Amino acid sequence: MCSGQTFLWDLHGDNEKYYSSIMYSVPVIIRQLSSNEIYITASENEINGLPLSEYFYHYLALDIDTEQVFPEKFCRVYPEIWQLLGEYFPLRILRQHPFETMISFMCAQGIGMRLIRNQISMLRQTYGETKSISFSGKEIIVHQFPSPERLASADPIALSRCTNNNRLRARNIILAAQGFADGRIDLDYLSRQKLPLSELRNTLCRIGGVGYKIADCIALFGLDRFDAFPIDTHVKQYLGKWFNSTKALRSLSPASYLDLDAEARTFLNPDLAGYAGHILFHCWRKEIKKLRTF
DNA sequence: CCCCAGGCTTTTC
DNA sequence: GAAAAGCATGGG
Repeated sequence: MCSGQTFLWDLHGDNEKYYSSIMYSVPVIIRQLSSNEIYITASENEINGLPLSEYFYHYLALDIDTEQVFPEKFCRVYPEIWQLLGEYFPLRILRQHPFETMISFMCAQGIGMRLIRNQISMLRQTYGETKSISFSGKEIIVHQFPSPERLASADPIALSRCTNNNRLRARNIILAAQGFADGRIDLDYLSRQKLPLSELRNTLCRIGGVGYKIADCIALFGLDRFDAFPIDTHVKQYLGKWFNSTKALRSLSPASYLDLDAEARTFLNPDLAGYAGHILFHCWRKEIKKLRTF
């Protein structure tokens, strides 16, 4: 919940599973009570100016019926995939904070998800404010995601310790944070513009360390754009194996990225291609690649 | 030792 | 222009 971009509802609702995080400076604990109930504890009545129920309805994207994400004929055209997707429909894409989303995905380049989460966790612990949450009679310490101002003033060498020792990544994160802090990069404004996807993507790509894939991730997870369809190594693989895309056999380049993006929209609902793609992504990772990380 | 992981930047043809 | 090398580390 802290650094992941998804939340898979536990269909069995078996245990004391809970997540703690800080959202817009408010410490929060989300606990799943059953297969269709969650319990939310927060230290404030409002988050980002919204009542808790309203905030989390939006945060968990409960306005999206995930079974309606795919085109109606998808289940007939791809029955074997539809079968596999069965238990992945409770998957929620979270509408996360734009800055946190941007920095998090800038850490996700050609390395494993565990390493990516380690980086984000170190960023929180090194540069984020700590807060405590009272839960079941005990205090839980949670590290807030660092502010743009804090990262903007960080030392590149020191910060690179949080970015897998990659100094170029550390420098790009600091520059992006500076842009955010002084207003040159205004993702909230960009989101309100409701630009065509290609235009939004090109704008995001002006940020150093952000290419097509990460731009699409920022749009999908942080800018309320469920039409954005990030293509990473896993997506490329399932496009080839599941949808017989010959374009997916080529290595990913800017040109082939755009080709694959256009092709995917022919069998996915273009307005929700990213949401559908994310369900496919996790199904592919777990069912086919047997990866456990979620 | 190899290749692969939620890729992007720089260099080289 | 497009392709290849460099970045960095952990795991199979």
